[in-house]
Amino acid sequence: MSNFGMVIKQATNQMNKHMDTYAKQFGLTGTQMSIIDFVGNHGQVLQRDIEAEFAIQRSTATLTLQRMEKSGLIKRVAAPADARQKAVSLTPKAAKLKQKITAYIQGQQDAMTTAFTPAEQAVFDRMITTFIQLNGGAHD
Amino acid sequence: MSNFGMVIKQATNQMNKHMDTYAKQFGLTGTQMSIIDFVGNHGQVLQRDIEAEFAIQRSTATLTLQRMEKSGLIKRVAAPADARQKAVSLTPKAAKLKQKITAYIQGQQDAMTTAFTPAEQAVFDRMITTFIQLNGGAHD
DNA sequence: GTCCTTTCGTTAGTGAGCTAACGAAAGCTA
DNA sequence: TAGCTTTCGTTAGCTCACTAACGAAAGGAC
Repeated sequence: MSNFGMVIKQATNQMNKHMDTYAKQFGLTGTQMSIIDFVGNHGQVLQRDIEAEFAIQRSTATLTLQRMEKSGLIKRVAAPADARQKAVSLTPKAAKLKQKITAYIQGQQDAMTTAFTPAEQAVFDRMITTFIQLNGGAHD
Repeated sequence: MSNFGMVIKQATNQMNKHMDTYAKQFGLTGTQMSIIDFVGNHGQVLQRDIEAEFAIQRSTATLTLQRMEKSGLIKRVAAPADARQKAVSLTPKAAKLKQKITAYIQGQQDAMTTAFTPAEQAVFDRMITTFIQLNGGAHD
């Protein structure tokens, strides 16, 4: 477990496990929790907004949202302004879980922000941004 | 793309893409490159050593190594000392790629270590370790 | 020596990421 | 208006994570 890449990958795997474990009580996955939080915070979003927010490919969004639709968490309808786009919104079933989900996500975030100074967080931010760019990521 | 978790996840996805793209010229995946590097550095390892090194589950190791065996990259034989264990070693085909793979991995690592001071790297290390522990990871 | 527990690996099933190829709608250009 | 090009989403097929349940080998206790 020597290099940056491996450690970051391990962090992601561990986080996925933790989120999935918590999400299981709602019959959800970790990713589904994140999407419910995002959609719930915006009321109504386009599928392409979800792709952009989570930096995932179109096909990934399609499959994940199809699963969520099938389990009655979201609705997807053609956007009135542009029939190519899909407008995504929460069902009451998902809306009911939103508060607990947001609290979980915020709690994880708070645990990090209280454990480290703003200066440390800035270092982390610069390093992870550099890492992403080194791996061909966005140049902003 | 606001919180720690999402940024770390994005970093992992981006790295996976970059590694997969590079690995493609050899007909490999990024994960397979990492395993070839590790096995090549140790000559012969047990399957359980790979699980430990990469912090993955047994079943994940089984499937990945099965694929690598099928594509002629590794050999797996029952360990003489303990018939339950599998001893993993590189085939000549994989050994031939080892040097370029190691150079790629080392290059990525060097790019990070030269871009940041040891103090900065120490901050990063503490933060990522804290993050892993927060998500139920190992307590060392 | 016989049973019980632990360890190691496999199988089955699911989720989430990717690329590549494709269809349909919108937009642009002439 | 007719025909390209771009954009958005879907499908198919792959890899790599995970959990859960299982079999086989080794080790220990008696």
